[in-house]
Amino acid sequence: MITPPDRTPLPREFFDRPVLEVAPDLLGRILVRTTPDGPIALRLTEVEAYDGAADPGSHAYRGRTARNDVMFGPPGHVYVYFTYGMWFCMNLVCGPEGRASAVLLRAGEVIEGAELARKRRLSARNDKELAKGPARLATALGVDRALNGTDACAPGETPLRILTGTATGSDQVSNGPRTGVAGDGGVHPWRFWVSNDPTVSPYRAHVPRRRRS
DNA sequence: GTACGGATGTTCT
DNA sequence: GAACATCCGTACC
Repeated sequence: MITPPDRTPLPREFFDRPVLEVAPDLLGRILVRTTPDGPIALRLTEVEAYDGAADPGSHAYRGRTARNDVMFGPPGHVYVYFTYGMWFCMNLVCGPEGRASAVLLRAGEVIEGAELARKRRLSARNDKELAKGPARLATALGVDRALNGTDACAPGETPLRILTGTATGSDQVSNGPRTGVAGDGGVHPWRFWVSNDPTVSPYRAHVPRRRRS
């Protein structure tokens, strides 16, 4: 059960900082998805930073396009993309505006609305797997393209918002290479997670796809 | 427990 | 036409 002051929304200024400051500071924060059936809330346990045009692993690396447009906009908004023909993943845009940096939300612990999340994640064998991985997280929360560009810092009962929660102490934060990122983009240790948390997804190196027959 | 390949369609070259 | 910030079922220790 969430009680104040955990329920205080994070202000936009929180996101108007360099992405490498924001990413580890997001661990332990609470993401609330409001659906017609009720709220689903999770505590963030794993994230990855993507630092705009300078970052070969970022969707913004080759400039502004229709898909990544939200990344170039103001901080505190949600960038949702569709990948591998089946899945959605969600990011929170960080400042300064125009830099096109964002934090990929990779995993979390469902702390409210677990029964709703289970209905969306029928293949999950236990509750730790409900949001263990970026596409699983988006699926558990019912996040799709319709939420691309949503302001997560807006007041009120918005579809998606982010609350202060309890920030994870830096002594409990681990970091390492980003998952599934190809080439030079994989060298940066810009994946951050809560040490020893059972909801963190396993690391997988990038695997080039083989051509279909 | 780890390893592998298929599913699926949007995006960009 | 190829790549893709992934997941899942099956096979095999």
